[in-house]
Amino acid sequence: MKTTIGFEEALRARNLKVTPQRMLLLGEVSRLGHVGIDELYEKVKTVSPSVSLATIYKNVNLLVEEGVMKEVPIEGRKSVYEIDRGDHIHFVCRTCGFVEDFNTDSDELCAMFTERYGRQIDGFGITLSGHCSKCRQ
Amino acid sequence: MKTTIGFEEALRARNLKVTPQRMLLLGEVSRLGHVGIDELYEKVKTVSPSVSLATIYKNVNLLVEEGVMKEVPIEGRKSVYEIDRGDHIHFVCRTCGFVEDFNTDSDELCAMFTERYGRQIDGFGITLSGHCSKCRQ
DNA sequence: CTGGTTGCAAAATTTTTGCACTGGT
DNA sequence: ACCAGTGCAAAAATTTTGCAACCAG
Repeated sequence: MKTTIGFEEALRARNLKVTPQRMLLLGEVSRLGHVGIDELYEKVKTVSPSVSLATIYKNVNLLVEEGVMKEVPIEGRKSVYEIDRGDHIHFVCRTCGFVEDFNTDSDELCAMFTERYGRQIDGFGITLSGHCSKCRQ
Repeated sequence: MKTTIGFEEALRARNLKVTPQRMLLLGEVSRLGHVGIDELYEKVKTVSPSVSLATIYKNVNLLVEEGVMKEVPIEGRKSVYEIDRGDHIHFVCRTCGFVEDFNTDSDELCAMFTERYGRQIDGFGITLSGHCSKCRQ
């Protein structure tokens, strides 16, 4: 589990200032796992009501560009965001939209796809779908 | 290659009327392969300038719901749309965003993922990334 | 101090909607 | 002739931007 200290380091390493808004935002994304802009804004506001939506947008865009967070685009829904911890793919529940991480080995998968399609593959986004335990029954 | 007749049948099979706007829209999506809303609107307008953006939106949403077209969400870009021909995954050029189809066997891949992760997988979205021939050099 | 960051409000962009009219069946 | 589909304009929703004040380093 990534700690709050880890985020401070990540910010400093990129010459970004460690502000309360950023730490709160990163903490919520980390805690929730995957979260859309609206939900993130709501959660952040419950802790610190003065934080503005503009700050959420500015920071999400910035942190995605800087590689601290990652956008997870989903068919038929709005994108959600996560802390970039690398090497995993996503499982989305067809019914409720809940997103889970599945561990994977990126290099292995890239190699597999590169061989299978005869083209150099250096990245991928994989979103599997099915039903989560709650919606399965 | 899918013909214009194929689209008429697809529409009639769903009790949707065969209008010039729809045929033009489907024709452009088919011809271009993968296209965003804006580009689609521009292309359609060059052929038939009276078509409205609202009609583009209404039809794209409708045709995606009806399974005639498919949304292809892409990290860091806006979604593009394609004719739903099933059984393929996407390759997106990191540099120019060009989207290519790679043929695949959906059932085989679902089975592979189901086994690998121990969860029933009944669909997936896979977007590989690398560089297209033009941007590679 | 000082430049990056924030909050607010306004602006820009994107998407949806209401409604009268048109046109496919 | 009926009603889905269209175009237009307005509205709603989403995202970006400008700027003065603020605060982390």
